[in-house]
Amino acid sequence: MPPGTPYNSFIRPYSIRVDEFTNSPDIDTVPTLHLLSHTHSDHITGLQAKSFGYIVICSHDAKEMLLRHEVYAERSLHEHEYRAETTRTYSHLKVDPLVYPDGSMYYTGSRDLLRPLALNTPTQFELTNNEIVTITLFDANHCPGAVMFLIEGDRGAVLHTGDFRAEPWFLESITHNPFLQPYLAGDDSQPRDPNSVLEAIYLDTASVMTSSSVPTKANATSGLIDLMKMLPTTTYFFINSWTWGYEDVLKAVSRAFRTQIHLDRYKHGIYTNISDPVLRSLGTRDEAASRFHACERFDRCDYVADADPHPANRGLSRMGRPVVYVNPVTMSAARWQTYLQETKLAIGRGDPIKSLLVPLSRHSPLPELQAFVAVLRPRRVVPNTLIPGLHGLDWKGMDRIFDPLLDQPLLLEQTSADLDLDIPVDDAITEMDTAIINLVGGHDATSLAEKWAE
DNA sequence: GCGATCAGAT
DNA sequence: CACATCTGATCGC
Repeated sequence: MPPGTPYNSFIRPYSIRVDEFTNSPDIDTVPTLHLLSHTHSDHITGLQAKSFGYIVICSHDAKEMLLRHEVYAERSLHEHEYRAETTRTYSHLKVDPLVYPDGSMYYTGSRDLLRPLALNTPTQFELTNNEIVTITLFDANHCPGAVMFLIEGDRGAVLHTGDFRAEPWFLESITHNPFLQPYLAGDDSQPRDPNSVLEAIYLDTASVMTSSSVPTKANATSGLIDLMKMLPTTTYFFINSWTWGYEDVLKAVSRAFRTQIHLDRYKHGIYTNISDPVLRSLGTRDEAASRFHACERFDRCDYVADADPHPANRGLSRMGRPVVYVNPVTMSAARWQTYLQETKLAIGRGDPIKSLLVPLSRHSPLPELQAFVAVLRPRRVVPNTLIPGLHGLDWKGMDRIFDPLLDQPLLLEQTSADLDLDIPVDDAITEMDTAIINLVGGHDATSLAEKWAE
């Protein structure tokens, strides 16, 4: 995780570190176990170091994606045949033994550091000094291979969400998961067993500042399909899936139009080697086989690449075909309804359509986070991400937001007096917003943070 | 010198 | 658009 992650990315009280593989800040806090939630680049810092030599626990799909990881520059060199073999950034994490012609193996230097676990399968690990923890992986609804971690041991149970999207169906699945059911808050009719209360939830707070609800993924993709179906059947589409996590768009398009989708070599290689059977079969390498393209973003195939910039070619590909770009965005549920209405009218009028938006959020906004915490009522909530410039102000705000949803709320007062601000503050959201406004407005966040820390 | 880390822009 | 990614500057052995 980037700078600003609480506790240097450790899951207290365990010496387990998540999504950060750089050297520990001091020798006494060397992680006894490394966890990787998913392979987005801000979650794998330090793994590129050739000197990294620890076991890393992750999903099977994350292992596959990491070992096949190629940065764009390398993909580009390969595609233009300046380089026969592509350089896989993390190939040093798995080095096979050398096999001699007589079948004997030479092991020195060989290794296989990524330890994949199946989902929903509790597995025991021994930390140093004989401490045993049980680790269980759950799908996180964020991108292929992305998981949440449940860590259970003598120091209590902790749930680390990694990056996740806790939309309603996901929350429903949580409440039916046999490995998480012991930690559900239930109703207030009977007291909880203290051993069945999560010590902490390490929560994906990337979108905690989004206080309005956002469309479900199903809602976003079905609306997009409605719009796409209104356009002429001669239209070509470029789906700008610029990072892992927009696969729901590809799946919805593939299903609705009963077609494969043109993929670049790299994406195709990833999708055909991970566990989701729909993803495995949804792509084609044949660019002429489909009107729907998710090929290399900066090196699109001729069917969806811009033609020469003559006015006559406006909106056309090099093949002379009309192209519509599908761009994932974040958008409130309310704004999405308006956008759908307006865009349907525009298409009905015959307005030229250059692009369509699809509001596919890969992180939960505040209402979903509150609902998620409420069904578990842990003892603490720790944000997985903070904004470094706010010096902990956002953490303070989040404490106040989630306090009422804890097992035993501290009943933190939501006052503005100790902030020494003239702006009335009614709740923690406003306090966080205010902190940012003041930061941007040139005030000193450090002194503010000190004042607020009291 | 190079790799690792960071800041800033998209 | 986006909160992940790329780029170029800076740090450090």
